[in-house]
Amino acid sequence: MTVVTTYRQDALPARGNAGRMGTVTAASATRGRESKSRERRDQLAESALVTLGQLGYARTSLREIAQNSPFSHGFVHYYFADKTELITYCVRHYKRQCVTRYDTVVSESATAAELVERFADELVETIEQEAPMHRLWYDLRTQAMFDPALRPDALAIDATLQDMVARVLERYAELDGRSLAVPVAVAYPMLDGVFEQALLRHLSGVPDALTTLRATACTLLPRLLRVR
Amino acid sequence: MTVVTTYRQDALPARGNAGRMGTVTAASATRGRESKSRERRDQLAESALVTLGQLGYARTSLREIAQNSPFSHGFVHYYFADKTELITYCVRHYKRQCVTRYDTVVSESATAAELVERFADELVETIEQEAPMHRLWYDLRTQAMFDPALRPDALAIDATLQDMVARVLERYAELDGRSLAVPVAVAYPMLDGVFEQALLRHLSGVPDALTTLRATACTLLPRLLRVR
DNA sequence: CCCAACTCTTGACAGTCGTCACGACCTATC
DNA sequence: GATAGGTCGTGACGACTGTCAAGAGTTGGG
Repeated sequence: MTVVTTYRQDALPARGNAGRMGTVTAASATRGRESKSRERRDQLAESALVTLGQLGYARTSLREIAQNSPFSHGFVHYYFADKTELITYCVRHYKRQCVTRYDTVVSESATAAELVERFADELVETIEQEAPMHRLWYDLRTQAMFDPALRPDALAIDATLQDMVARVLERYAELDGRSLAVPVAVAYPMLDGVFEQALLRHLSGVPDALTTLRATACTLLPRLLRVR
Repeated sequence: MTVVTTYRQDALPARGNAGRMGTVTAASATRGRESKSRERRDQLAESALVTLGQLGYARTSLREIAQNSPFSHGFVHYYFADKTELITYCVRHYKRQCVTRYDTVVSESATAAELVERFADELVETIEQEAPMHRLWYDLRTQAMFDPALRPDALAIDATLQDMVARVLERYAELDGRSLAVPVAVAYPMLDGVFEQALLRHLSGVPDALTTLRATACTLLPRLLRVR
C-alpha cells in the first residue's frame, strides 16, 4: 500500500473553492471567500485543538471534533480533505501562538538572574495553563516516529521551539557576559526532556512536579554557560 | 462512563485457569499449567511487541497482533482480559530485558574515558538495533499523559530507566574521582530528551543523527560532574 | 478407553470509524 | 425575482474495532 501525500496551501480549503474559481467571478469576491474560508478553518481548528488536547491524537474522531464544535461532521470534510490535513493544520495553527511564549521574558529581563527566574516561572505557568496542548504536541511528535506523513511538521515545529529556546539562552548568556557551553541543538533537547518529564509527572498527580521543574531550571541554566 | 480497572497478577491468565482450579486437581499439574500459561503469554507478548513497534500503540489492533503470530485472535482474549492488559504486560516484558542494557558498560569499563566512549557507543547501537522498541516506549509514555490507566506503568518504567542511568553515572563519577553535579533525577530526563530527539531524527532519515548523538553524549557526560 | 477439563478457533455481534453522495439552505449576480 | 453556485447538514456505506459465545480439538486422569 503506497500513500501519496500532496501538500496543500494552508489558505485553500479542501474542496470548497479549491478548484478553478477565478474564471468569471470578480477577484474581490474571490478574496472575500478566501478570507472567510480561512476564518472557518481557523474556527474549526480552534475548537478541534481543545478536543485533541483532551483525548489525544488517536482517540479523537472527526465526529467528536464536530460534536464539540458548532458545526456538523460533514463540515469538517468540506474544509479539510483528510484527517491528517486537519491535524497538521491544527498544530500549525497552535504553533504560531506558541512561539511568542517566552518573548517578554527575553525582552523585559534586565539581569541574568531575573531572566532565569522568569524563565522558570514561565515554564511552570505553561504547564499549569496549557498542559493539554503540550501533551498533544508530544503525542504528535511521537506519532511522527511511526507515520512518515507527520515527520516534516514535527521536525519543523521542533526547529521552531529550538529557535525559541535559542533566543532565551543567547540573551541569558549576553546578560551574564558569558558564552554558551553547549550548542543550542544540545541544550534544547535537554530542556525539552526535563519539561516533558515534568509534564507527565504533573498530569500523573505527582505533587511537587512543578516546583521540582522550577528548581531544576534554575540550577540547570547556569550550567549551560561556560565557566568564567 | 466509569471504568473500573482491576489489577491482575502477571502469572494468571485472563480467563484460562483463573477461576477456582485447585479443587480436586493435583498441585503439580496446576503448577505445570501455570508455567505453560505464562509461557504462552510470553510467546504472544514477544510477537505482539514486534507488531506494536512497527505500527504504534493506537494503530495496532488485536487482530493484527494475532495475524503476525502463530495464534488466532481469540487466543489473545483467552490469555488477556483486555487490550490494555496485553499492552502493559508486553511493556513489562520488554522492560525486563531493557534494564540490563548498559550493565556491561558499567562493569567492564576501567577508566572514566572508556566508560564515556562505550556508553556513547551503546546509545547509538541501541537506536540502530531497537528503534521500533524505543518509539513504542515513547508512545506508551505519551499515551499515559492521556490515559490514567497507563500512568503507573509509565512512571514505573521511567523509574527503572532512571536507575539504569544512575548506575552508569555513579560508576562514571567514581572512576573519575569526582561527584555528580546534578542529581540523577535531573540528569536522566536530560539524557532522555537528547536520546528521544536523536531517535526521531534517525527515524526521519536525518543522516548524521546518530553521530551527533554520540558526540553529544561525549561532551555532555563530563559536564555532569562537579568541576574539580 | 472414556470422560471431563483445558485449550484454542471460528464466527458473529454491536459499535465506531473515515468517507462520500445527495439535497436543502443561503447568497449574490444578472 | 429567477437562477446558478457556494455552503453546509443528513444519512448511509463499507471497513474495522474490541468483545464474546459456542463449539471443535487436545490432553490427562480414572
